Amino acid sequence: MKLQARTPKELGHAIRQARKTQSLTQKDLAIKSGVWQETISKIERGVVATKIETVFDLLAALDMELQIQPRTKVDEADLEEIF
Amino acid sequence: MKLQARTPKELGHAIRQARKTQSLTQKDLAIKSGVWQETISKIERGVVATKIETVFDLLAALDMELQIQPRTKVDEADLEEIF
DNA sequence: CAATTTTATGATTGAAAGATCATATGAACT
DNA sequence: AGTTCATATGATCTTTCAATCATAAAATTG
Repeated sequence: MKLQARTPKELGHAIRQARKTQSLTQKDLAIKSGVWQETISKIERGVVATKIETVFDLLAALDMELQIQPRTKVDEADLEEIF
Repeated sequence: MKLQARTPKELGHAIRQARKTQSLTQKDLAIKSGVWQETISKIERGVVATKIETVFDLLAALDMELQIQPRTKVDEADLEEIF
């Protein structure tokens, strides 16, 4: 599973998707990552521009990592809001 | 160019590398991204855990983007500090 | 090596994130 | 429908980041 992110909102969606793929609740992830469930809720919805450390905490708990790469062409379908 | 990052320090290195590849000074990047040169300096050295928005601003100015993916196996060489 | 450019550091200030708790809304199941 | 589990919201407080300016140190170049 590979997910692009260019905005806090997209990042939130990606994190949520990764979490769901692993059948974890926000509470589960909160315990694994040390990040509060309330905070996870906000991050997943993109209502806060979180600190990168928090992102790393979440990704580590999800066994994921960040990769930085050249911008890829944007697919038409991706321009529409997913949620 | 694809660069992994699991910590603020690694992320900083990745950003610095991307910047240098494009022959930009911190000042150049500051102007393009709207992020202060002093802040870029700190981020590249990993001395601050920046906000994700700032990272997105920098990456956008560098025409790069984030990808979230499953953790890859760690290469021995990558365990040593680069700087 | 002197001058210029680039990067780092240090201090202050205002804004914002995360912890924390309490509660509300929503979903899923019996 | 009522209960339980999951997610969202709202408020307060502490901590921390980015802007800002000034300057120092390091690197580059003439």
